[in-house]
Order: sequence, then structure tokens, then C-alpha cells
Amino acid sequence: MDRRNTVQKELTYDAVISYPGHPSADDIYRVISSKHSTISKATVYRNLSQLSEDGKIGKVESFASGETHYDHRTDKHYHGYCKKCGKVVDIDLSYDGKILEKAFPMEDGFSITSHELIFVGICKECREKEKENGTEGIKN
Amino acid sequence: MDRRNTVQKELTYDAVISYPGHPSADDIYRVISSKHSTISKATVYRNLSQLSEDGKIGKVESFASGETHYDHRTDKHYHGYCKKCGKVVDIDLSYDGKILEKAFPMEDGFSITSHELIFVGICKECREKEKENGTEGIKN
DNA sequence: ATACATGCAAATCTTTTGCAATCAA
DNA sequence: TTGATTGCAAAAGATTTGCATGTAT
Repeated sequence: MDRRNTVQKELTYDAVISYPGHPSADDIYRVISSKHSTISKATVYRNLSQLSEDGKIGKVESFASGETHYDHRTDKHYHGYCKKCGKVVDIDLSYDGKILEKAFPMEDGFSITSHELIFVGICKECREKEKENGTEGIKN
Repeated sequence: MDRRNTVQKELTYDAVISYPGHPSADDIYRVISSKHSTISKATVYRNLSQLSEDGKIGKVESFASGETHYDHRTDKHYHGYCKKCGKVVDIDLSYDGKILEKAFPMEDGFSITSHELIFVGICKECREKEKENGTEGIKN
């Protein structure tokens, strides 16, 4: 399974690296297709997962039915999710790789390899939107 | 938005409470429909989310494109996810409600309300399956 | 009576896949 | 040459929604 360099792959990589924040696959697709209208969404998906598999870009797993997000950062760190719009933000808290040693699966034979610590909250824009429209119930 | 008691809602509640582990919505639907073949999947989905919203059952948010799982436990605790099959297991590690105080969003106006700590790994069945079939690449 | 709940099918949304054509090495 | 990559459309899988009907209160 060698890797080959293609213009589409470079476009995908460049788009992630230059995208501020945590773009979804569709965000990246839209950026690229605005300049290169013939690129296929499937290609973007394939390249994003290949690039993250190869450690060239970061991947933020989907949470709570959201989309997968990508990251120009490749170092391990924690994220926050807006419970209203699914937006991802970086969290300033040192990454604790040793936490695995303290966690014991309550099922025989389950072995832990990594962890994700997700801070759930609400972003500025969504909070302001809530105020305007009166207090809408926060979806469970 | 009052709540009304219906047989379907009771069936849904009972199925979650008596289900060992962490059933998905479809798991619950299958259990119920085996005895009550006329129940609709949409009703099961609606009741599961209403019951978890009311705190009567626990909800385990979907992670990494998996399904949402439900839980007969309603206390806060941590979970492990099998990266191969998406299975959810309980993790023995005391819940740290104070961690929020140490986490600082790197975006203005994002306010944190809760956290989820997820341990990713591989379950016994999937590990054995890997051995049998030779070493298949673990999907990224 | 009122408005919440149900069942059904259709729709949504993100992501994956089959396949023939194309292109990098 | 040949196997990785692409574009397209269709498929997949989980969940939601519109709507007419049914039912708890």
C-alpha cells in the first residue's frame, strides 16, 4: 500500500494546514472546490483519512453524532465541543498520558490503548443566540 | 410539554433497565419488537431520548461515528470504546467533577459545563478476531 | 377537548463503496 | 506496466421528521 503524490492530496493537506480551527471534511471540501471545482468529495474524504492515518494532520473524532474534524496540530491535546453547534475548540490543560494506568475496564479482556478527554459546553455565538430567542431548551 | 405515560414508553424503559451493558437504540428496538412487533423504531428513538433527558436512564454519547448507547446506570462514570466494533464498557476510575476548574478554553466566550473521559481500546472478541485473520491494520 | 404520542415512510446527514477511467512511479 | 487514485453516483447506517391517526389526561 504505497502512497502516491497527487495534486488532490496536496490540496487537501494545504487546506487543513491553513484552515484556522478544526474544519470538518465538508469545510475542507468547500475550500478546495471553490478553486478546483472538479475535485470529488469522496477524494477529500479519502485523503483526509489517509493524511491523518499517516500522522500528517490531526484528527478529532466525532462526538455526540457530530462530524469528524481535522486539525493542523498533530500533538495530543484536549478539545471542547459546543453542545449546540458541534464546534470544536482547543483546551488548555496538559495532556496526561499516565491516566491509562489508573483506569480499569470492568470487562474481562478489554485493553485500553488511548484516551480522549472532551469538555462539553457552549460557544459564544450559541450562547448569544439563546439569549435572543429566549431560553430554548438545551437539547439532551 | 407534559409527559404522558404510554405502554411504549414503559416498554422502552423496562428494556433499558433490564439490558445488561450498554444497548444501542437498535438493540432496544429489537428486544421490544420481538414481543411487540407493532412498535415503531421512531417511537423507540423518541422515548429513549425523552427518558434520558428526564434522567430516568443514562445516555452514552456516540463517539467516533458510532451509535448512541443507553445505560441502566444514571450516575456519572467513565466508559471505554472498542475501536473495532464500537462496544461500550464501564471503566473503574473515580469521576472527577473538579477537572473543569483546571481546563481553560482557548477561545473567547466558550463556557464549559461538563466533561467526558473516554478510554479507547479493543475488546476481547475483536482482539481474538484479529489474531485469527492475521494482523489486519487497525483503522485510523 | 386538547395536545402529546404513535406508526409509517420519507428525508437527512455524514461517510463509504463499487466501478471504470486515469495517472504516478 | 501496474497498482494507487480519482470522480461519479449509489449505498450505507443512524437518526429525525412530516403527517394523519390514536390516546392519555
